[in-house]
Amino acid sequence: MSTMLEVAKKAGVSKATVSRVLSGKGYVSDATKEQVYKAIEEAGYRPNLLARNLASNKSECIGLVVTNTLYNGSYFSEILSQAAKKLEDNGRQLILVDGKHSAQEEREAIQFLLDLRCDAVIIYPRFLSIDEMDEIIDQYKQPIMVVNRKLRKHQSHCICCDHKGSSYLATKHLIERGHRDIAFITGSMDSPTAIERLAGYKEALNQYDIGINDNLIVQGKWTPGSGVSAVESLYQRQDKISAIVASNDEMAIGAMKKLNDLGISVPGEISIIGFDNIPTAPYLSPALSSVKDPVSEMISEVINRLISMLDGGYLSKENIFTSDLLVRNSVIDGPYKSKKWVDKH
Amino acid sequence: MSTMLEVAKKAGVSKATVSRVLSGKGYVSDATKEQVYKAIEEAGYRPNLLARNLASNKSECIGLVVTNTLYNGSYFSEILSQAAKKLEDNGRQLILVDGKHSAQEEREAIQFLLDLRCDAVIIYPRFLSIDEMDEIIDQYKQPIMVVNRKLRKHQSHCICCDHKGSSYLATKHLIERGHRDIAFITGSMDSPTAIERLAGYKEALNQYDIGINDNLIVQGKWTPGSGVSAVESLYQRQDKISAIVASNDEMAIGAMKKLNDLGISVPGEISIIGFDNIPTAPYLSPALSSVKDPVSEMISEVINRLISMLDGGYLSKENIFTSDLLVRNSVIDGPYKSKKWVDKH
DNA sequence: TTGTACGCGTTATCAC
DNA sequence: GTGATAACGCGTACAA
Repeated sequence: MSTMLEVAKKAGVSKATVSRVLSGKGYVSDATKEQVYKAIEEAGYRPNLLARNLASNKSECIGLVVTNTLYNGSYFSEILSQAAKKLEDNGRQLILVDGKHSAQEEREAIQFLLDLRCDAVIIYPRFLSIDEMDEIIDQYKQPIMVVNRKLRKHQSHCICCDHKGSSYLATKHLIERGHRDIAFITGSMDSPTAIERLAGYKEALNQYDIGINDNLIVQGKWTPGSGVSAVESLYQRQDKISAIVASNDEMAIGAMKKLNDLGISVPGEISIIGFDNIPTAPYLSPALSSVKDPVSEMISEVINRLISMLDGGYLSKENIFTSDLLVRNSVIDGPYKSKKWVDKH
Repeated sequence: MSTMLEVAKKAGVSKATVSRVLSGKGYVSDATKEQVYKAIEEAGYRPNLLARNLASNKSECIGLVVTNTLYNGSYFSEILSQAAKKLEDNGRQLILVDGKHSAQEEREAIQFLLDLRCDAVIIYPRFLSIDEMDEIIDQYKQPIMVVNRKLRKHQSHCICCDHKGSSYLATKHLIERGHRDIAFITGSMDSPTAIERLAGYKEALNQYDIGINDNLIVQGKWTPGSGVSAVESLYQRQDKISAIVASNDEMAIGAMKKLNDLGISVPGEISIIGFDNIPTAPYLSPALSSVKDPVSEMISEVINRLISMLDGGYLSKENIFTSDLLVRNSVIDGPYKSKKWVDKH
């Protein structure tokens, strides 16, 4: 790996001049410019980013932390592809690192990115509590953005959407179509999103004076397999059911599969609705309906703002957002072809 | 951000001592160790990775380049989760950067990682030709591993599987169950994988003396939507069909959906088989069968070897693999419940 | 066991 | 326009 010094010698100039040519800052005569370019070519020179970033204290790259337990889901793909697309027009690099599976490891991932002098870090948290994140934001000079959690202190550092609201809408939608015996499959209950979605379901039932039957609520773990298990539990409990709200599409698919195996037609006898609207979901209808989670809009928004501030040169952790929290409503996305409902068993 | 020097002063020692404590190399008395740790704590000190890596010329991290056009697929999740899991026990960081959508950008992504002094770079190429990659490997001192392409020159730097073979098996499987009118939906034909899968299909037909009917071969683009379009084309052509081989699961799902809409039962009237075995695929059977792509095994294998050589301290681009190319057979993964086949229309 | 001093490859601030 | 030279924060012989 040749260095700048070697290039400088080859071109018969000083390091400083080579640096000027590369950065475009400062005056260099066209003649020497020419020579420097030639020398760079000949030497096969590549600037050492470590040295550059160390000296300049920036990096032109943005870090993203996501837990690898989320890598399986289509949800994750959405986050990543959105972030990458947004950033690529901007000449900045997106660096993803693994948040692994504990709060401690998530914190380390953030620090790693910070230690690498990323211009900013975006985290889609899975284990860190909002208080811990508030604390981390306090600790560091660099801007840290949190997606999908409402922080207590640094409200301008987070962006999230209304999971409770969208779950409420989904449930309400079913109720208005005549369903009253609606089961609910939760996500992993250590996730705020899972809790919010459950709350939305309950709120809708309450509003329509439908009693909450705990037998109709089963715990899932976000995976298709846990959707299968959930339907098994429901089936054993023998309660009447005409519709199922699954806390994500993966579980909805698992539930659908199990109902099929039990000889129960979907959506003929039981309607299912999921969340997140994974790419293949639309192709599974009419069996499955899905509520779109605006995750891509959130990521998109975060990056837009981050970029505009970085480019504007006035990024600091104090003024990331002028507005406070951004909440978007979710949208019901699939057609509900089945209006009838029947007793189970 | 406090520096090592500040910590040293606070602890009343020199930088070197602090460095020794941190690295564990060299002798330090327990007493001073104690003081240093205390000072680190007090100062909230974090080592600057840029400086550390610059000085030591390593980074304890491994780079991965994948094109963001692949981020949507479940295939990508598989790659990433596998890589992350493998690396996490090892204390090394995985850094993902976007290969975007051209050979040039893929090359830049590799260079970026190299310039960041990653210990090794793994690329899952989409645009770079094998010759270009051979050339890049020549150019740099650091080890670069290529997944899913068979290189011409540096065969020890790549790992791939037998896409043609698995496609052959899938087709043969259908033939042996009595199918003769088998349609094929290709992937994007600028992808070697797509070409190989098509070749496997053709080989199976040839071997059983079934003529290749170009009307039964339609081009897809890996997406569910293109699976829908493909079935539309097939339907219009009015040829007899009893089974469809789709070059991936996403397209198989799209195809399934379209057949449903046309009132054609799957797999009652037409069997479908896909590839890659995405996480939700098993839950879509018996409608859909899928051939597992051993991508996770490939990634796993690459990382295993990389790690053992990094830890062994004898990693160089000359001796990455002792064995040459690693090819694994793919496995038929889903049950084929339907054995009957009928005419279409 | 600990400290000194130099090197890593840049950027940036001066003079010239 | 261009060239020294001091940072940047850390590793590491070598000396003490």
